[in-house]
Amino acid sequence: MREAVLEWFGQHARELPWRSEDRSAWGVLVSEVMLQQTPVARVEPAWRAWMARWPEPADLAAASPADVLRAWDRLGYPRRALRLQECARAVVERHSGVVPDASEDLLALPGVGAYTAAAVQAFAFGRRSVVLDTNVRRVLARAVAGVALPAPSQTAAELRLAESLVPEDDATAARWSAASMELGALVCTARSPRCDACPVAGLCAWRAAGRPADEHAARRRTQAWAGTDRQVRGRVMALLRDAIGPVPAAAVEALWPDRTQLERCVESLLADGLLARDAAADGDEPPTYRLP
DNA sequence: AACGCGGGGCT
DNA sequence: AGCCCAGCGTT
Repeated sequence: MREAVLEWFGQHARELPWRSEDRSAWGVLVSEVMLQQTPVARVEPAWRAWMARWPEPADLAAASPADVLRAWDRLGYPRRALRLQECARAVVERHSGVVPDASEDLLALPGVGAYTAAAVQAFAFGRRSVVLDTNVRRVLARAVAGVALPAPSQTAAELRLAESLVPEDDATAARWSAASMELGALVCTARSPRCDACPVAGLCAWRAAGRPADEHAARRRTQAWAGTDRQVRGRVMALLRDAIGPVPAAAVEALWPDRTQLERCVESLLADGLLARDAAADGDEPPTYRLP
């Protein structure tokens, strides 16, 4: 399986900017944070602009959060943008501006979890690690476990399986991590897998079993979008991103009819550090809002 | 372990 | 109208 996937990767790997020869470890880390739940197609232009503006951790550390949030634009989950800046500051303060390569140090950085730490080790440093993202989980679920999709949340068994498949030497292991992810992203896709183009179709347990349906389908209902706090928060952030100066409270209140929900969302954005509120000069007037 | 957290494009 | 996306931090 590894041989076939590595061979396929040699032919079909995408040329992504964070994979180029002259990439930096910081560039890889930035890409991984942006790619946390945002598709490659939308990250690519954002990453180019971001790295041109703030090429080193120290550059991002020195930026204003408002600029960072505006540059993040509509990548989604803007708390990630704040964490990425905190991460840049931590790299500067704890590691003299150099991205660390030890798991313990990477995991201690804001916004860096098990996946991102492993990905940086593999893709920035060419080190052996266990990279287990949604793509790899799906490939292993099908090829090895013989099911349509992995369980809703990652299991210990999955991690053990993934670990057992990572090649021993650093360079091959790092390449395997990229290759197995790429197979999941391009061929072994969630919706309509292209088994006819798959290098491991011949040994795929799911295909051999006749591609049985997803057994977890009933539990997989995604959270509705319309009317959720996430939609309201998104509207508030969009208004603030596009505003030139401070935004009057009335403009924020006009975004959403449900006063209780809007207030809850504004308070949560303030708590998250995504929003700032200034009292009016005349204390009886309503406050204004801006990016922090 | 479960939940909250954006936004857009595809089927 | 769902479904999915190179997850993380909190509870």
